[in-house]
Amino acid sequence: MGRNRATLADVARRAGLSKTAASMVLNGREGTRLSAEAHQRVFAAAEELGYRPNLAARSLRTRKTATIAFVSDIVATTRFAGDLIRGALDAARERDHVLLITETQGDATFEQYAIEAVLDRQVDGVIYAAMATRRLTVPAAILGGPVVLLNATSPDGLPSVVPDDEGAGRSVATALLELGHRDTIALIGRNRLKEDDPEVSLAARARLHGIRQTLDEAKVGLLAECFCTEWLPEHGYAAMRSLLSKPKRPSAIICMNDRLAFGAYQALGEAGLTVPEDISVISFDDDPIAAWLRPSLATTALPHEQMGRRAVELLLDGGAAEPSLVPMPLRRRRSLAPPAG
Amino acid sequence: MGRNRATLADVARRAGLSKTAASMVLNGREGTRLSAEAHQRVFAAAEELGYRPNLAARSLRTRKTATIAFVSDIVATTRFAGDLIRGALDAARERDHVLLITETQGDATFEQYAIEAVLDRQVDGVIYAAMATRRLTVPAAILGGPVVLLNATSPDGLPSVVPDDEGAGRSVATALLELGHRDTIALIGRNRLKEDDPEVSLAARARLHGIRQTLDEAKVGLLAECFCTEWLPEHGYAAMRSLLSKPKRPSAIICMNDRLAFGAYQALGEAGLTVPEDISVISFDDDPIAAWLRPSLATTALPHEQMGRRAVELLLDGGAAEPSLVPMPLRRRRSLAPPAG
DNA sequence: ATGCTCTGCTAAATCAGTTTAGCGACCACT
DNA sequence: AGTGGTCGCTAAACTGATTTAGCAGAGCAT
Repeated sequence: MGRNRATLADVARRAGLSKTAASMVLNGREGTRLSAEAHQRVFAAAEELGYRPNLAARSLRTRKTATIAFVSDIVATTRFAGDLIRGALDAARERDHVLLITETQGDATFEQYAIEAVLDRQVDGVIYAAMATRRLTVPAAILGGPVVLLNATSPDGLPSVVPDDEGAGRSVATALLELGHRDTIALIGRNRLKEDDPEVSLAARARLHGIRQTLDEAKVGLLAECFCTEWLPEHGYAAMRSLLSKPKRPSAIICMNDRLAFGAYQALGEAGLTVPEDISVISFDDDPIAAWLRPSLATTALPHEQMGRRAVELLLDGGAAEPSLVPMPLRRRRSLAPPAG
Repeated sequence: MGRNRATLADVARRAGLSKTAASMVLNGREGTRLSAEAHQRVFAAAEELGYRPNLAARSLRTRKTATIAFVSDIVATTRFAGDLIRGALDAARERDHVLLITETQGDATFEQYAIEAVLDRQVDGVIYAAMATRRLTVPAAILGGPVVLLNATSPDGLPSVVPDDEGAGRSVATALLELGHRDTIALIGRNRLKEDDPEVSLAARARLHGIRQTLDEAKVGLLAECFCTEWLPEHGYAAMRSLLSKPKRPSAIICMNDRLAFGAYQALGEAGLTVPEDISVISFDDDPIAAWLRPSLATTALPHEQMGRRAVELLLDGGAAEPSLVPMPLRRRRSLAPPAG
C-alpha cells in the first residue's frame, strides 16, 4: 500500500529548499518569514509530486492521529448501529478525522483487547457506545484521554449523548390526548428489569415516566398495562391478545417499541380489528418496519444518526458536561385516529 | 490519550540492555543469540512497566500498520451493513488487526476523500464493500496495495466475496418442488433494471437463474411472474393483490426478497388467506422481519457475517482469484406446506 | 568600523520504534 | 603466535515528519 510515495524531503529538494521550509509552508504556519516565491515553489513541487504526508510519521512527532476510536458493545445485532456509525462518520469527515471501529461483544477479554488495540494506535479520543441506552462504567484504561459516551451515561460524569426518551414519552401521550383518547389508553411493554436496572436500560423508565407525567397532568389514567419479558413481536402479540380478551376494549395502544407494535398489529389483524378505526397504535424507535406496516405506524424516532454526529462533535469540539439529550421526533403516520364513537 | 507510556528505551534501560536487544526479544526474533537470562530481564521489565509498543513508530519503519480499511458505499441504509462489518471485525481481531471505516455515500468526492484518508494512514489493505451485490470499478488509487471486493465483483478480476444467489435460487425452487408444488408457483419481484445491469445488482439475475434452472430440470413452469419497480413491501403487496385477482390462484409464492414477502403477507391477510395452508411463501435475504412474521417466513439467508469474515481472510491470508461464493443457507420456517387439495 | 535588528532560511534534534553492521571476548585449531 | 569462528550483545542508521535553535547577509544607526 502506498509504495513510492513522495516524501517531504522530495518536495523540499524539488523546490530547492529545506525540509523545514517545506514543512512550514505546507502547514500554513503563521509568522514564518519565508518569501512568497518560496511558498510558490513548495506548493508547485508538492502538486507535481502528488505529495501526501505520511500520517504515521507526523503523528509520531505531534501525538495526533486525526483518528477516533469507536468502541461499542455490539454492532451487529441491532439495525440501529449503522446509523450511529454513519452519523459519527459524517461528523468525523467534516473535521478531517477517521474512525477506527472495534467491538467488545460485552466480553471483558475482547474489551481489553479492543481498548489496547486503539490506544496502541494513539487515537485522539474514544467514543464508547452502547447499543441499548443504559448506564455503564467505562474501563479505566481509556480515561487517559478524551472520552464521550454514546447512547449511555456513566457514574463518572463523562460527557455523554443519549436520546430524550422522556420527551418521547410525553410526545406519544400528548398525541393521543390531542386526538381525544382519554381513559381507554393501554400500554404494552412494561418490564421491571428494564425499568429498574439502569445498567440494562435507561429508555424504559424514561419513556414510562414521560407518558405517566403527561397523562397525570391531564388527569387521565391508563386503562391497562401489559408486562412483557422482552420487547419482541411475539410478546406484543401475546399482550395484545390478552388485552382484547378483556371486557373493555382500549381505543389506543402505546407500545414501548415498534417490534411490540408489530406483534400487536398481528393480533389485531387476526381479531378482525382495523387500525386506526378500531384502535390507534403509537410506539417508539422508528424501526424501518414502522413505515412498512399497513397502516404505517406512528412512532417516535431514535435519532441515531444525530447522536453519532453529536458524539464526535462533543469529542472534538468540546461541550457540555451534563448528558446531551437528543430529541426524538414524532413520526405522525396512519395508525392514529380519534377514538371511535 | 496515552500520555506517559513506557517506551522501548525505558524497557531496555530497566533490563540493563540495549534497545536493540529489547526489540529483538519482544518481537521473538529467531536466530538472535541473546541469552535466556536477557530474555527474562526484558520480559520482566516490559511487564513491570506495562510496556506497549507505539504502533505509529513501528509502522514508520516497517510500513505495516495492522490496520485494514473498510471502504463502503453506504453503511447505514441497509441493516445488513452491521453484519458485514461484524464479520470483518471478528476475523480482523483474530489476526490482530483493526478496521478503519469510511463511507463514500456513492459520491465521487467523498470517495476520493475516503481513499486518501486511508492511504495516508498507511493501511495494509483495503476491503471495498458494496451494500447491494453488484459489479463496480474500483478507484485506481487503491490498486497500489492489496484489495478485496466485498459483496461486489469488478472487471479487473480482483479477489472478491459474493453470496451464492444462484444457489439460493436453486434451494428455494427445490424446497417448493419437494413439497409437491408444480405448475402453480408464482414469482414476485422480477425487475429488468436489476436483472440486466450488473452495476445495479448481481443478485436478481442470479436468483432468477437458479430458480429457472431448477424448475426447468423438473419440467415445471412458473404460473406467473410479477414485475416490481422496487423490492419494498408496498410493491410486494401490490403484486400479491394482482396475483389474487387472477382466475388461477397460486399454491406457492417465491418473493425476490423478504420485504416483498412482507408486503405479500399483508395482501394475503387482507384477502383472508392463510399462510401456508392456502399459499406457501418463500423468499431471500433473511431479514429479521422474516422470523417476526406470523407464520415465520422461510427464506435463504444472506451470509453477511461470513462474507465480512471471508473478505478479511482473503486480504490477509491470500486466496483464490475467482470470486469466492459464500453459500446462502435455507431457513426452513412455518410459511411452507404442500399444496392444498 | 562597529553594533544592532531584521529577513529569509537551514541544520539538527526529536518522536519511538526496527534493522544493519560490527565489536570484543573467548575458544579451538594449526 | 596467528587465524578463524562463535557467542552475546550494542552503536548507529533509518523511517518521515515537526520543531527548536540559530546562521548568514542586508540595512541602518552610531
